[in-house]
Amino acid sequence: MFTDSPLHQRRRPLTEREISTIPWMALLAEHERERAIDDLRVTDAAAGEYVCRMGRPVTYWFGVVDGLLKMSSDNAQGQTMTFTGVPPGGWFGEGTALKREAYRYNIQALRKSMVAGLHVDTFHWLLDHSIGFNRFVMNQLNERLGQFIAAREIDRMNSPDVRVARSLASLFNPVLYPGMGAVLRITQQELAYLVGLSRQRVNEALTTLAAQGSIQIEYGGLRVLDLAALRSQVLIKPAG
DNA sequence: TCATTAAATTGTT
DNA sequence: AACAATTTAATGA
Repeated sequence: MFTDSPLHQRRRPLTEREISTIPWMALLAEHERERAIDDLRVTDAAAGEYVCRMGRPVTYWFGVVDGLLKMSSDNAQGQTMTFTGVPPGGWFGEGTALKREAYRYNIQALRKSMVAGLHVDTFHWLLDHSIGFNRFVMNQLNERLGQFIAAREIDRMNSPDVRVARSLASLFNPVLYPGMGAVLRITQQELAYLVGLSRQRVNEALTTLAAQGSIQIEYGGLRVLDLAALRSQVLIKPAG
């Protein structure tokens, strides 16, 4: 996006506060950190705006500083499949950045968000020089693999309540999204886009989960009271 | 700071 | 999809 959209003009260096939200910064040595910070840029993405599109060449490795993004892909039939949401603290695109391929999915802002970008060349330089960075990326890849496998499970269940619960739980993954508190700022409409259900159905599911005591619904967001309960929502297979 | 108004979000049909 | 009710954000005195 930084190179082929109006976002290119709006990017700027990060503030100290924004840098402190980047989970892998603490793993770098001083000179590595300097180089990373020197290259890092952030930009605003308006609601609905694409951060990157399928097929475009990889220029940056992305991280969410603020807001909420949606990772999805379009199949041959033109249908859209949502993989996951990316909350603040989440970094993505390392798989494609590693291979310097084109993006394999779309990243779209669900609401006004702030996105950081590290140039692929710097990404590779860090891989070549920092063990801590390698550890982070490896951990990240492994954790995302687990998340995607879980996402396949979620897609195959047709109980909306369970889908909402498990999708919510995946947003609270402590490895992929460290620093997530108990509260998640997400509207029911945004969650609906993420899970692929109607807002009404999401509202109903959230009410059920709140009644179970797993979450607490708040205006413009929700509070997780029992993450384990969200994760362990059981599949209820229909008869036949 | 408070009151008023507009906008966003939720709950319900 | 539409509507009413509720909550927050913005405005200006």
